[in-house]
Formats: sequence, structure tokens, C-alpha cells
Amino acid sequence: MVQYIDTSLDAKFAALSDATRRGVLERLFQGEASISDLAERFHMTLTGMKKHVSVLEQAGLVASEKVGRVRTCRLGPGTLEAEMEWMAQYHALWTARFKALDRVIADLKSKEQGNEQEND
Amino acid sequence: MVQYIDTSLDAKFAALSDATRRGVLERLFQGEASISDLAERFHMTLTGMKKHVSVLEQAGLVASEKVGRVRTCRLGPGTLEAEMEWMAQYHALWTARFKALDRVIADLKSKEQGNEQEND
DNA sequence: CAATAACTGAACCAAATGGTTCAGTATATA
DNA sequence: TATATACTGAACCATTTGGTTCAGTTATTG
Repeated sequence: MVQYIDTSLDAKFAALSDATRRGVLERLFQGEASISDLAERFHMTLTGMKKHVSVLEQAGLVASEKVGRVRTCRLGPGTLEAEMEWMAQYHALWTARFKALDRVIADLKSKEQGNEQEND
Repeated sequence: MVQYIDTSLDAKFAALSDATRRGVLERLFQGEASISDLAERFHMTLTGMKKHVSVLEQAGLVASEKVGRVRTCRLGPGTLEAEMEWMAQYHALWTARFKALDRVIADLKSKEQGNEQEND
């Protein structure tokens, strides 16, 4: 059943709420990248990008490892399973609600057909 | 294909990144509620709850209407279709990546079986 | 060994967030 | 009509966010 308040979803949804961060994930789909790579691609300082990567790491969506002087970033161990589930639930209920509405409308229309009048 | 940076997802992901707001949506699954109802349920002032409802309305996830002195909130016209799609894509790629990893591991194991030694 | 490259931490900044209180306004009720 | 209810807007506040610069530290390269 739908839970009351589940704080564990916060971090991932928050991580995804920034376009740059989603961009970083999309970039990492294609393979590893250093902080420099990412910073350049998104027109940002190294420090700025590092912060984004940290947020993604906190959420488990990115993992990184420093070897030599470069930190290599890749997709992390965290999935979006719980988040997808939440949304699927929402979607199902939302759809159900509108199907119900459709039925009401269909109902109204069928009644209208019975006695044609009373519009405006 | 995966897009570069799509800002249109920001509002909805941000709306979902707060536990109270997800709670409000869950509450509205079950039917309409006034600002007072919601405020009480989430132990917050009317003003505070009004802000959350506004955020959800901005994202299209909630619609509200004031009749008399009470504002009634219900689920809004906005879907999470695009967001689900983004996540599904992520999930597919993530899974694919680990399937590939699994293959590599399986490969290593089969080689190990061939010449049993060299572990630690 | 000198210079350069890649990152990192601290400090700062402006704006946004998540809340509050307080002072209305509008509506309902006794 | 007086009072209570339901909301709203403005102002405030602390914290977080998304960025920056600057001053290191640690590798790499010439």
C-alpha cells in the first residue's frame, strides 16, 4: 500500500531534480568520465562539478575512484527501483481516476442521447 | 535517444523530492482535501501547507479551487509520464551494464575452471 | 628538479527552500 | 451583527543549493 512519508526517496529524487546532474548520468551511460571531462562538457568549474558528482554519489547513483591525480566517475550501485515503483503507483491511480471520469462522461453522453435538449 | 539537458523535468522531480509533498499526493489519491485538512495531517501551519500545494500546482500535479472560504485540492492534470520514461531508460541501461558485467564475470569463471590456480 | 595538470577544501555569495508569525480579507455561523 | 473559520500575503529566518574564487596538495611530464 501507499506509504505515509518515506524519506528514503528524497535523495534520489532530489539528485534527479537538477538538469546538470541528469546530464552527468546520461554522459556516464556512455562510459566513464573524469571530473575534468564532466566539468568541461557542462561548462562549469572543477569544484562545481565535483559537488554535483558528490550529490550523485550520496544518492548512490554514481561511484568514483581516484587513481593518480584523476578521479574517474561511473554509474554507481544505486537503482531507481523504489522511485519507479512510487511513480508507477501514482500513474496507475491517476489513470484509474481518469478512467472513472471517462465512464462518468460516457454515462452523461448516453443520457444526453436519450433526451436531446438542455444544453447551452 | 537520451537527451542532453532537458529542463522540463526539473519541476516535477523537485516536487517529488520532498516527503511532505509526496505525502500530500498520496493523501489526494484517496480524494479531495482542503488546505486545513492537509495542514493538520502533516503538522504544519496553513501557510506552510499552502506553499507545498503551490509547488505541486506549479508542477501540474495538483489542482485546487476555492469555493466559499475553503480551497479544495485534488490531483492535477500533470502526469509523470516523461519522468517515468527517463527513469525507465536509466533502468534499462543500468541493467544492461550489469548484464554485461555478469557476462564478464561468467567468462572469468569459466576460464578459472579451465586452469584451477592463481587465486588469493 | 621545474612546471603543469587534476583535483580538493575552505570561504564566500546570491538565490531558493521550508518553515514560521502576524496582520489582514472573506465567508459562515450563532 | 459579532464571532469564529479558512485562507492569504508579506515579512522574516535558518538552511540548503548551485555556483564561484583562491590557495593548497598530489601526480605527471619535460
